[in-house]
Amino acid sequence: MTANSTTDLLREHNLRPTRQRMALAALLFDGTARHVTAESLHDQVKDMGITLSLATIYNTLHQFTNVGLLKEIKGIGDAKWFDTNIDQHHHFFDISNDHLIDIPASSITISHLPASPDGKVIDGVDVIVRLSDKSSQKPTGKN
Amino acid sequence: MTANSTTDLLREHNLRPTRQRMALAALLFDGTARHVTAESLHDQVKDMGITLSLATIYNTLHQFTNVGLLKEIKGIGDAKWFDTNIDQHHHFFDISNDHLIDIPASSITISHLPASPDGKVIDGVDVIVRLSDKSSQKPTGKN
DNA sequence: AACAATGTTTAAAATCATTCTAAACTACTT
DNA sequence: AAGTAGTTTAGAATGATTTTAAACATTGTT
Repeated sequence: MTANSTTDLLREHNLRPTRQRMALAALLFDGTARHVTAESLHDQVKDMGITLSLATIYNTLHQFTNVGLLKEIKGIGDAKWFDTNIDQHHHFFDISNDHLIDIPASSITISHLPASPDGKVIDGVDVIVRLSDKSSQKPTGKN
Repeated sequence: MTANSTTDLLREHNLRPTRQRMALAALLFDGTARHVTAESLHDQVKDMGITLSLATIYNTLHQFTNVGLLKEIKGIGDAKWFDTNIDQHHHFFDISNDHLIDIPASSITISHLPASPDGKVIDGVDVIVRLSDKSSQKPTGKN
């Protein structure tokens, strides 16, 4: 992503193209699917020689999420994850190395979902498929 | 659940029937499905006039989970939840009041799950169906 | 019943992820 | 260039959870 198109991307979402947001946007929106936590992103920018406060990382991740550039994923490990894939989709979560892999919504079929309780509507469905190494299978089939 | 069967339950799982564990087990394992966080359980026992340190609640919830009496649920709100339903199952999560409702695994059909990456096996599948009030529907259908 | 050995509970401190605060700073408009 | 409104930041605060180390309770043995 060029500096120019990053500027445009931010402006289109009413975010001033500050040095910090430019760096993070360039890093995140390169067209590939990225899954980051605030900490992992902080480490990544640090490795690039850029210094950003952790508070700014949090602020920016939330702003990007609010304008629809990122999606927040909960229930993975102990921290919140942010996903550059903003389409409705699901995840493989590899518990052996904390890695996430997207599963397009279209490649899972969920049927026979029970009716919602009275007065409630379904806001969304999240599926997390936990993966582990073949070698480290649990002794019992139960889960 | 009688005091005696609570004692037995704990002993069967190699847990000494201490005053604290008896109180928590009696509260949790009454045969109904319960969803608790450490804090909510702490409040519940406090209301019963029993004083238990929060550390003990955490210890006990983890011990019960380790011996298979409880199941941990992640990805719901900010705290860890524990579920007395230890069968493989899924959840409705009502975001308007942080309420959980069990969905038996058998009442959801998931098909066409993509193949696991090489060397990995599926450890489990968690489905969370988020519910909101009919009145507070999001303006866009997107999620 | 008393004893030791081991397991358990506890308050308090520590940790970890995250949010808040208020002051310093930067981008945009005029 | 100046003003204003938005942004960043360090550091404090918060909330959930874990750790620590000392006090305490339960169990098996005498």
